Amino acid sequence: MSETRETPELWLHNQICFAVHSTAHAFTAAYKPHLDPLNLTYPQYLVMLLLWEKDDQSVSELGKPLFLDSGTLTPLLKRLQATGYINRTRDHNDERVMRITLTDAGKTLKQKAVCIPHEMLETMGMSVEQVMALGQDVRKLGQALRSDAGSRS
Amino acid sequence: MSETRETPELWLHNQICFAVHSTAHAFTAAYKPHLDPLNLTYPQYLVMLLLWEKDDQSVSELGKPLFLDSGTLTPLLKRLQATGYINRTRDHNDERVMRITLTDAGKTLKQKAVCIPHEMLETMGMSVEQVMALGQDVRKLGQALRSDAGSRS
DNA sequence: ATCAATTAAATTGCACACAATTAAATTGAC
DNA sequence: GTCAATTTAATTGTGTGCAATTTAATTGAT
Repeated sequence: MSETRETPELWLHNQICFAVHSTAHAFTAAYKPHLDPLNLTYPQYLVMLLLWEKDDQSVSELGKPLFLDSGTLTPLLKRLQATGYINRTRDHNDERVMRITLTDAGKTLKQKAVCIPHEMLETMGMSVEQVMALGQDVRKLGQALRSDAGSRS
Repeated sequence: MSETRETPELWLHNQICFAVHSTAHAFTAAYKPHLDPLNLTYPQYLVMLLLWEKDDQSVSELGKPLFLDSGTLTPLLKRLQATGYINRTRDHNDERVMRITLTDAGKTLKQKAVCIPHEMLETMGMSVEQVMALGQDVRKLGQALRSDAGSRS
């Protein structure tokens, strides 16, 4: 009685959104065996990537490229601090901002992490060119979704 | 000192994984204005899609295509029940399985939901063909990630 | 028929993610 | 200089998502 044969646009597996959603989770699961030995979750790994690119950033500087706010980052950063990879200290010039810096352990960790992207590439079973092209398309889609949301104000 | 110029493979924005991850969140945010009026979250919407395709499914039947287990689904389904869209009743033949069925309100809701995919397509700013092609590539990537995880046992 | 696997959900504990509110510091208009 | 906006994090509350354990029901080997 509640058939969907007449509304194929509602089929779960037709929806690109679900493809992106479930592939994101598959990525997190695929990263897990690589990140567990480093005592990092995937979101924590993303923060570490940013700090390895540029040490000493504020919470909002880290949040901007990740599209995350302090509600998510504050507890995550406290866990990274507890693990011993980062320091959290107030900026002396502006006591509002929290400066995030790498500890020695956090800097050393980078050496163990450099091989992960290559290992993940093998897991994906794609060439570098294919990955770059697909990544570009997915990024463009993400930008379209975010810019449209902004146009609604 | 902690420069990453020599390790571009660690740049956040080179990583397809982050593109997929952040686009998934952008999707959830873009769906929100469409789903709020229906009193649904995005994961709840996915469950409703499955039930609109085929009413009367067990928790594990719903979980298989979504890659979710009872740990996630049980509380989610209880919320859908509290909202009044589904019934949760034990199977009479096998008291272990919980049968999920649509209420009248849940069936009626489908009419309000059919327009969402089309509205989202406009938000994405892509043709149907482009969306289908990209969806196919992303799905294939997700399958590769999951099958490799399975080969590790 | 009985009891050890097996199966299906539920539960518990931890870690995001986001909206909304709060708190503290800074800036700026006057 | 003072006080109202603004800015930066932190906090609170809700909702996933997943691993690991628990509970209850069923199956199967004997």
